[in-house]
Amino acid sequence: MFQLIKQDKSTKARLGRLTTAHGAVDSPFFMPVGTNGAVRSLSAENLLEFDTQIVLSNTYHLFLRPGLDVIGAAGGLHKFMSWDRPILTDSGGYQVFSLARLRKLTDEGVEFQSHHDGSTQFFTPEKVVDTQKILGSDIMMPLDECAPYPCDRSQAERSVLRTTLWARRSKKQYHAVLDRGRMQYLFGIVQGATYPDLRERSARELVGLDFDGYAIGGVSVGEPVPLMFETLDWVLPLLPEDKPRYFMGIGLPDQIVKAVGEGVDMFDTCVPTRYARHGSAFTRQGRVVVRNAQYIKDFGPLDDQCACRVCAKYTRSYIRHLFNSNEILGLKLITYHNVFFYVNLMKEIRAAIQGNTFDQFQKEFFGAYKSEFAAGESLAI
RNA sequence: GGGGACGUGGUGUAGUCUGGUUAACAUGUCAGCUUGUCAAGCUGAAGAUCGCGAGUUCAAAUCUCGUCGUCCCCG
Repeated sequence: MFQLIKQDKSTKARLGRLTTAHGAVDSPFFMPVGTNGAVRSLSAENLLEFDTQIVLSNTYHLFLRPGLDVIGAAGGLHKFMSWDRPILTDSGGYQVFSLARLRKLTDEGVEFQSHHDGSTQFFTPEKVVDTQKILGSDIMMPLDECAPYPCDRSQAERSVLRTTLWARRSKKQYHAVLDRGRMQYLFGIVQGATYPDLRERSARELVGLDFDGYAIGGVSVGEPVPLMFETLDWVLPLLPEDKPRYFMGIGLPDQIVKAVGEGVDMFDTCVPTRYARHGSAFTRQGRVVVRNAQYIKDFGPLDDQCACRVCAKYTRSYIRHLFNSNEILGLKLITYHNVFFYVNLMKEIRAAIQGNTFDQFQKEFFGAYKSEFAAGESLAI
């Protein structure tokens, strides 16, 4: 269950605790993305070193490889990946939208071609719930239809209708197959593209179905950042206060700090890991592209305010060299730092909310952090 | 001493025979992109007076002569 521990007085930030079969998670929290059952280049021990509370994995990818027979035989995803803390699995709705070659999307489900071998696959809401039951994830996400950007109104409306239909079927299947006494949560995913009334409709319909938490999906699909935040204004007021809110796929560090202040509890994004592999480290001053030539002889740490193991030991110069030489250690070191940065940022956010200083925390953060957006898209409040 | 092959961005090559726009490709370098994952991707930029000199020609990386350099073979 989710327990709302504290509501910040000067912002809409919330402090909470989500209790799962694999332990409790303090919110607001960030879930490092481990699509294939691994946060790229990091071991479970690495993640525990800085007290990562929960990771995200992916139904679609794991279903295709290694397959349910393997993970089932392993005793579930936790055992398979040697991770005994909570796991949220995404449904694959986003992958059908972004990755697989779509062949047919109907109310029944989605037929698509595997991006591995081209084989034809068919996903239904029921099958996605069944799959996640076998994976044993602590939080399951239902199959949804992620609308693109831009998206005309009729298409956005269709995706809302279908997402609600699928949510209802997911919920039904969930109750039909759920083991007694085994705690697995099922969330609803709000769609509606950039149409306020469709977002509102989606939120109301899903709340009516009573999920364990609510995600705002169909965001960060190419829309301007201010529009992405407007979606929160439309949706969050309609969600029950005693359920966690999950901003799917978000975001850059300053976006997370802002969204927490709007009342979001959960985040995930591949940004810290992917940006790391492409040579970028996050710091409290903003993003540092360590790969760049200006760091050739920079013998300071990635982030001089960081307490991580990498910053204690390795220099920008060395990491740049590793990166430049295509040494896998370079990716690993930046990834470690970046995930630490995100996890630690959330820890500081929670401490600030706890200490009634979150509004001050936001001001200081935005004051120091060089935003990646144009002036017109400033996140400062 | 004689004979032969080759000199084109940092590196490796294509183009030369059959002269014709701003000399191409790979890699490297430099930078940008990245938001419910695409490590080994995507986009862009810089970088060569085609070893040097002369000649032929409307026009030379390309043909001719000379010269320098590297490598190979023979003595």
